[in-house]
Amino acid sequence: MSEKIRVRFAPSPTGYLHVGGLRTALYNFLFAKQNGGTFILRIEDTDRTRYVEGAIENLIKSLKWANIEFDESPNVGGNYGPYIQSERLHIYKKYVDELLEKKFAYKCFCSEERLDVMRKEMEKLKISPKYDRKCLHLLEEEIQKKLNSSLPYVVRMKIPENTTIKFNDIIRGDVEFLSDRIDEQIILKSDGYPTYHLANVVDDHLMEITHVIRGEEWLSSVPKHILLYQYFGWEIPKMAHLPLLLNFDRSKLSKRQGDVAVEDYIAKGFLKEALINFVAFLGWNPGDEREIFSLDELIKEFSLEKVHKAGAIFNLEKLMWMNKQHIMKKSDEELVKFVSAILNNESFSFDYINNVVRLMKERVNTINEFITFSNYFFESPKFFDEKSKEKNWTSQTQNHILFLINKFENLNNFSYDEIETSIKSTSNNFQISTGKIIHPVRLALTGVGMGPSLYELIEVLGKTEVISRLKNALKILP
RNA sequence: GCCCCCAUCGUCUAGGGGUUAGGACACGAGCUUUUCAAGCUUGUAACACGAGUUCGAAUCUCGUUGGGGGUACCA
Repeated sequence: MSEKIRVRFAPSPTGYLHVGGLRTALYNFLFAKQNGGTFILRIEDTDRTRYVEGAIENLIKSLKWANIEFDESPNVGGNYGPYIQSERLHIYKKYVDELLEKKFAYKCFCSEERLDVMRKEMEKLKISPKYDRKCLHLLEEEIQKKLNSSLPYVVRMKIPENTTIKFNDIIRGDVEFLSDRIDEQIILKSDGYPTYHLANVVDDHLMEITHVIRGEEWLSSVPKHILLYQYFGWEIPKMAHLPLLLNFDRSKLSKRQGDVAVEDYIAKGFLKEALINFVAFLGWNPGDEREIFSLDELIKEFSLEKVHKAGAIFNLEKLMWMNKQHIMKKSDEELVKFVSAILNNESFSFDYINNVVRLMKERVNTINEFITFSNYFFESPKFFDEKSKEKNWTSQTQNHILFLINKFENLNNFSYDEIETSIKSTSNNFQISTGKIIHPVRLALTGVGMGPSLYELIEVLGKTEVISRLKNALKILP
């Protein structure tokens, strides 16, 4: 392969980055980086009715969060710009004229009302709705007359009759369509904007895109694109159509059934390493049994040929597990930064948060859980878990804890060994198992029945706080 | 409706003519343990169906069924 690989991620700016979009971008990125190619961002904003303010910035921000950066984009520029389609209107105009000239396209003056009626009738007759070519047969003077009275028009591409259009998809192999089923699609709208089909073909050619890697929802429009390439006499890029990401009910992944925006997962405390790793494995795997991959490892091992054909359900539980794996791999220092950022409370020192991280690292699934799961590190318990209370808090507990408080108060050095000794001597004193002390003390200190090693927990909370919490619990618990 | 794509445990998947059909998540059991995790051991669980090709089919072919996508002056 001597040619320089150029791929693009071409989202439309509809508000946020969808996790499916993240995967498409990722696969493009991995493929480019692996082959020393160029990765391009192109914004497909030819539908003015769907434009959302700030969407482009948002998109780039989410991608940047994931360490997916572009070699060419509206932001960084490049030699093939502009990278926003609404700024390329003059270019599309030129190519539409060329098609018109070559009679590969024609003007259509039909109203939307007429098209609606036509489609409904075709549906009734159970044939696939297709433009009926009314305007193809317009005479030159009729066209002029309509133009003169400034009737709005669109431009449609011509589709040859009875032709088989074949292509080879890297993931799906040979695919073929019969031209008779293909609609003479609009390529230039009456507002002067191109439709996707024209714009993506023109841009992919002009930007010298070598591989088009995108979602499977585009597969059925490929024949139109192929025809356009042929009309222009351009080389057709290689194509790879990715399997879709699915909801639990196997429909296309959508907002309704959970979070789909990358920013939702960021907000929930997922690590970029985990989201990337997870999303990469939805439809691809290295062929052996390794599962935890960094971005660099993915770049090394990814291959389009190994991409699975069937759609994949976005399984949150596995993402959770994967997130935990990546959390456990991270250094405490790095995790402290994340936790500090969301805790946003300067009364807790770096060292203190570091202790929380050290104790909770193996017990949380997300960054947010460092705070929600172990909020007792940051505030004294307001509620006491009923189950644990029933199970562990007996009529004798008050005495035990009173005894322990006294032990603690006499401690000069409030560290692990001394704490352990205090608790053990308490249980010895009352001739009971250590667990009979540990569990109620945990409940009194944290309000819950689970968590890290109690001795370490006590050490981290500190003498003053521990004694105050124990005393407070004695007031509340019977 | 029509066109296209797809089909291995509940989920993500490996396996592409001869395998005890492998792994991971989830779930169950056990070990460890002050709880929860983590870790280790282990269990339950799948080739959608029907024909054909073949000595032999999860694997190749066809059909059926099921699912998904497309069918716009949306991308």
